Amino acid sequence: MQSIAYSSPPCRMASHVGAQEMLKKRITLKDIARETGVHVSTVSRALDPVERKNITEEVVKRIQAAADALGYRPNRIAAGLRTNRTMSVGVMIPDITNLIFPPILRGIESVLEPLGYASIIVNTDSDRDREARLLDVLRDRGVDGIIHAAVLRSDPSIAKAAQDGLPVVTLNRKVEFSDIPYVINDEDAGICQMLRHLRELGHERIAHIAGPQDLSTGQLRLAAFRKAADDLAAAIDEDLIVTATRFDEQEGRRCLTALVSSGEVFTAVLCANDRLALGAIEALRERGIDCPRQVSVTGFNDMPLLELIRPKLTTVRIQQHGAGRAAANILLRLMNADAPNVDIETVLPVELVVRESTAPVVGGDTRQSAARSN
Amino acid sequence: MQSIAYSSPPCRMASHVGAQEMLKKRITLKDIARETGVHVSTVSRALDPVERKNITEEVVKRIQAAADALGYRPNRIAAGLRTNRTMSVGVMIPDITNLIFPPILRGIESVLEPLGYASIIVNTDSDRDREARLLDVLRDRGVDGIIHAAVLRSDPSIAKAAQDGLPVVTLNRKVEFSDIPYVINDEDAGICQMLRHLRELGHERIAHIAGPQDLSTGQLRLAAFRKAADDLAAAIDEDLIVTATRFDEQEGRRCLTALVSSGEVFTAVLCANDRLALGAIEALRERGIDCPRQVSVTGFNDMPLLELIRPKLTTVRIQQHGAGRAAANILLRLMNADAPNVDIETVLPVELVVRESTAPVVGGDTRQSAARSN
DNA sequence: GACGAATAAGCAATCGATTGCACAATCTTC
DNA sequence: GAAGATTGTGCAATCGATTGCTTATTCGTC
Repeated sequence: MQSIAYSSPPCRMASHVGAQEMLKKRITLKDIARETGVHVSTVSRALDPVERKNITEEVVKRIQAAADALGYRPNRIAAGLRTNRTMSVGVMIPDITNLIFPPILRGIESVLEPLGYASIIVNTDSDRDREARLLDVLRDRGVDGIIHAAVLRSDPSIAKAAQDGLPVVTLNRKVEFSDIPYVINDEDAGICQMLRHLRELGHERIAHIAGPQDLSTGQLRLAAFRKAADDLAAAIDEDLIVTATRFDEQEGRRCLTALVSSGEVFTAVLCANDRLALGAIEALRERGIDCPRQVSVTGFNDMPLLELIRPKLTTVRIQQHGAGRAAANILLRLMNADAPNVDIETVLPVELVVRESTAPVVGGDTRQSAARSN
Repeated sequence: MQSIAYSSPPCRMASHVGAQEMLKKRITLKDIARETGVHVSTVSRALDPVERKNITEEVVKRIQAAADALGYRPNRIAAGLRTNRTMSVGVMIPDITNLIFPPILRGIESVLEPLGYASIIVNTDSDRDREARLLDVLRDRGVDGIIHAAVLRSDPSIAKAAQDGLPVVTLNRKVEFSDIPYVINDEDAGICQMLRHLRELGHERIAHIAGPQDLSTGQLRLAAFRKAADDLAAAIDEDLIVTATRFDEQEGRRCLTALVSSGEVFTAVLCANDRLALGAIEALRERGIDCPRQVSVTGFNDMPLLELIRPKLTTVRIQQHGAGRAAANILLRLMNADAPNVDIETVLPVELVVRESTAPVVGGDTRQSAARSN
């Protein structure tokens, strides 16, 4: 079924011959040693900024010159075998097509890449078996550490890896009952600020579309919602809490629909992330309910491109790039083991972003609610 | 300025001690050999599906059992050093946060990962120096091949790599005057279908916001626009062609603004990609010009999430996942050198997606055009 | 039952860089 | 000017797996 058009004339064929024989042989330390008449160990030392100081400056210069002339490039594979450090890290995420991950990856890269680390990125698709398999793949490749942005609350495979001494940091989520350092956002503060915002707009009956409870974000945000309601002395109607099974638009629609058909009255929906919120807004629209005029909806994450979608979503901005950077920095400390101890917990501050999807309750009259207008 | 809250009690510190000493020593072939009383070379062969047939079945079974029992995992670094194949490929893209790349990466992964390849992804930021540097990084790491989705039309560094025998495929773009196989979309057909669509809606004066001319997509699409206009016997007003310097919303706005202030009359804008189109629509809106009622705007690529943005953009859908797959398959052929020759060119079919950003010309009266209404 | 072929397993070199240790040359210091 | 300290370089083992070659064993055949 895959229709591929080949429109090249026959004369334009790739002339790549069997790669291996064609591959120009690499310049090695041995070549430089031969060229300069010293031993390869001397060459190795001369080229190592740390060891260099033990070598006569003149020799270093000669070796450096020869290396440049020959176009020497160190073979990291060989070095890695000897030193057991590959200068690469594994990054596990659920799915790169999820908008919040690319900025995180750039954040990670921004600290690791300048130091010479390469990242091997894998998508777990939130599948336990796949995750375990990919973790093995990463370990086989000898990564020096792992940043894991896809852990489940209980995650034996990564816990075991950490136990074995592999440096691991988790991002956005955390593994319960473990020593694994993690970087998360201040879910409590975000949810609390958002709830306060809605209350200030006059909303009394606020629904919550919670995220999956097997992910720490989903669980933390629900707990935060309960706690915030308590702090703000707002009553919580348990019937106004619906739990999604995934963090996506489709589940947002489903949950909103469930809320509406429950017959409960509500004037605002606080969603556990942006995608749930977008789905909820769509579902509202399909029912002829206007957001924000009739029902306010809020998200969480402030994912990219939100500005382009109407109504512009009121949400909680988390530090995406910053989270990546923070996780990378912690991983560095773990890998270099220079700092004997690393804080288990890093909580990044969040920020309320008020846009167009929230509005004051109309006349404070909750009878204009979603459930009624349906 | 980076405010990080550390809220962990002092007792909860990571107990990761210096990673290296703690790291459980790996099980190696030698361990299995000792355990089973055979030579390591025999173990190696027994574990290699190809060589296995040269070993007594009983011995294979014993070795296999010991390997499983000890939890043996092959060290790819060591193997890579010997075989000069790392089972990893480099993937170069301009920027992972650009929405069209994640699906491409998943496409690549979908064919490479099951075969045991890992991908090292790097972002060039379309910077020549950075690109050259990252290319070296990839080569240092001994990648078996490279998929390059960020080449410039003239790109000496990657050309040299290919010359040296490194398998390379370019994606979305192509390097001119080279033997490097490439996978592109059928830009010609896409632009032509889109232009026909606009003409069928009655549009006569159609502007084009062209992409950067140093990228093959920008250049090909502009050429395709000219050619399509010719084929459709549509007049082209060169003043209605504006060239963007980057493929982003900001440039889309700038170009649209330039068009409007040129005083030229137009009823439709065919943009070289979605992001330019989104920017153009925004700029129109700011001027109080309605899309599609007053001016139709079209995109190219059909990037993810377009469905969520109003008006829903009429665009040309390119195969993102499919392009990744195609490039990966070509790279495989190159790397294995089993097929002596590989087609230089692969053109993937595209598809017109008509949504809401295009509409018939109102009464065919071009005086309702953008320039006038401003 | 003997000889050549086929099969199974071991031996050892190799990939390229790193690094502890040995040795040689130079420099202190009294 | 000799003993000891210091410094610069070479030697060789090492990381773990792969693989060409050799050796040992079994088999088949006449």
